Amino acid sequence: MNKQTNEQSLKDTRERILDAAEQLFMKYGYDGTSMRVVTNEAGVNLAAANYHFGSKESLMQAVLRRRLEVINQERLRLLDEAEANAGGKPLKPSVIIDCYFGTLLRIAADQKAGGETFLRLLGRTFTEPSDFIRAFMSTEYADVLERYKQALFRSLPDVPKAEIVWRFHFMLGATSYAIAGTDALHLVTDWQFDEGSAEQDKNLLPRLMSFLIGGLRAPLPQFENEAEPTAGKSANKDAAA
Amino acid sequence: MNKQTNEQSLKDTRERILDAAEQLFMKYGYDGTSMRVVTNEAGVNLAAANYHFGSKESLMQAVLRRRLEVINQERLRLLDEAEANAGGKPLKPSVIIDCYFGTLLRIAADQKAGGETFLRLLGRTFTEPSDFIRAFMSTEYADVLERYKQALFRSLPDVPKAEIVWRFHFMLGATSYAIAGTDALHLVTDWQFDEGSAEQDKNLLPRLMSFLIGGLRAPLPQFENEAEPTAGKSANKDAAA
DNA sequence: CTAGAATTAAAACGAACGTTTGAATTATAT
DNA sequence: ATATAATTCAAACGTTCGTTTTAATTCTAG
Repeated sequence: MNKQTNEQSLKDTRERILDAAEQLFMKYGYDGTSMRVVTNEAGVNLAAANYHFGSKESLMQAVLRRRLEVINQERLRLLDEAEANAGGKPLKPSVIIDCYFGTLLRIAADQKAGGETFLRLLGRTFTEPSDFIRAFMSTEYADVLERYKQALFRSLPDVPKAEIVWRFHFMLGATSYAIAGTDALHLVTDWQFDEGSAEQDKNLLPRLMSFLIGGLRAPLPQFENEAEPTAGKSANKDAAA
Repeated sequence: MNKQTNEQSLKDTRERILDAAEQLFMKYGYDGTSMRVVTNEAGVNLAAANYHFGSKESLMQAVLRRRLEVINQERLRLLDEAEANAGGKPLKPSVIIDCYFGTLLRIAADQKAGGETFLRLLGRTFTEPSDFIRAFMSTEYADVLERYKQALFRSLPDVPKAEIVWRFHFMLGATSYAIAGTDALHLVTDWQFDEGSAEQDKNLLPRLMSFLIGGLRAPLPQFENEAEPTAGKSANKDAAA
């Protein structure tokens, strides 16, 4: 066998494990997936998983990191580009939202293999019970989230920062659900799409984007306990403007 | 011991198991929680769980059913009441949303024990990997979801039903996240609330409600592939009106 | 070609899992 | 009080889990 075959078979083992793990973690969750079914699905020996990744936890992190790196790099690149084009002026909220959530959905649509699978895995990852997963996500997302938060703060200077953070959180939730579950959608509708699942994915981004921006720019809430001068209404106007 | 003690100790075993299971399922998920830690936490014998509930799956269903029954009954009651007061006219979207999502958060805030815990468990349940859990939720929610869908259809006659269903799905996601994770929120902010967690819960409902209604009534998306006559803009106006 | 490193393979490790068993205990009712 | 049912208990069932071990095999380099 030539040199290429050697390198390829080495890379194949790692990547076959990653691909199988990605699919199975998506379908059955971290706790619901055993190393044995991963290696069986990948067609490799059981010990190969621990040899290449060290542990099940590290395998999960490798699965997540492989895709998150390109997604978050693209997110930072697009935000840099948008801010450069804006020339010092604050970005429109819709542009920021599109850079963040649009990148996620577009990359998932582009990647032929594993893209949609990873998208659904990612949706579940935020609510995974295991501490180490959430801790990993937290560090993996730290810088890109900080950049986007600051961009939103500049974009909506009259909206309290706490409100922006909450609404960003709500947007994450809506997006996670949107991508995590065609299954979860069946809770809401039993009617089947005429155009098939391809239609769903193609129209999901504009649908979701409209919803997110509508939520982000909604009038500010009125809290029961707070005094309510007329200034409150002007804050509403700023947020909705 | 008197008769009350007997009945009480019987009920205590079942309810102590339910309470412990609720907490542990919330913290560690279904697969991450063993019958042994449940019964240890409840202070009962291991076999008592299988004696009273038959299996781990049935225990999970009992945990969910105990709270969902009162929440969904209240949801139907409030919708009946609102529709009776409206006298045949369609309800405002904000009223429907408040009956559905507001009930959830208010009940959770009222119940002294387990309310908030169950809320966070529920948030995770929609993305649980186990098939039987999602199947159970589907049947448990079937009628109340149908009622609310029809109410929204009547409330927004000019918005395509597919759009309403999708946006209801987005709203479920945003709400799930909002309640499932203070942890997930730490992904977005590292700043601590001055008023403590009580402040979070108290203001969560108005915050979330503003976001949801803003998203529900956002302008309709424009799909790339569809022809775009001026009628498209009027549909937007209807949705935003 | 050959020594050494990298990878794969089969087998086993102890621990934890959901569930069941059968006896001991407690409550209920005549 | 006594028989019957309901519940609790300690112990064990067989299975699966993540990981490790040790030997065989394959690749790499001098």
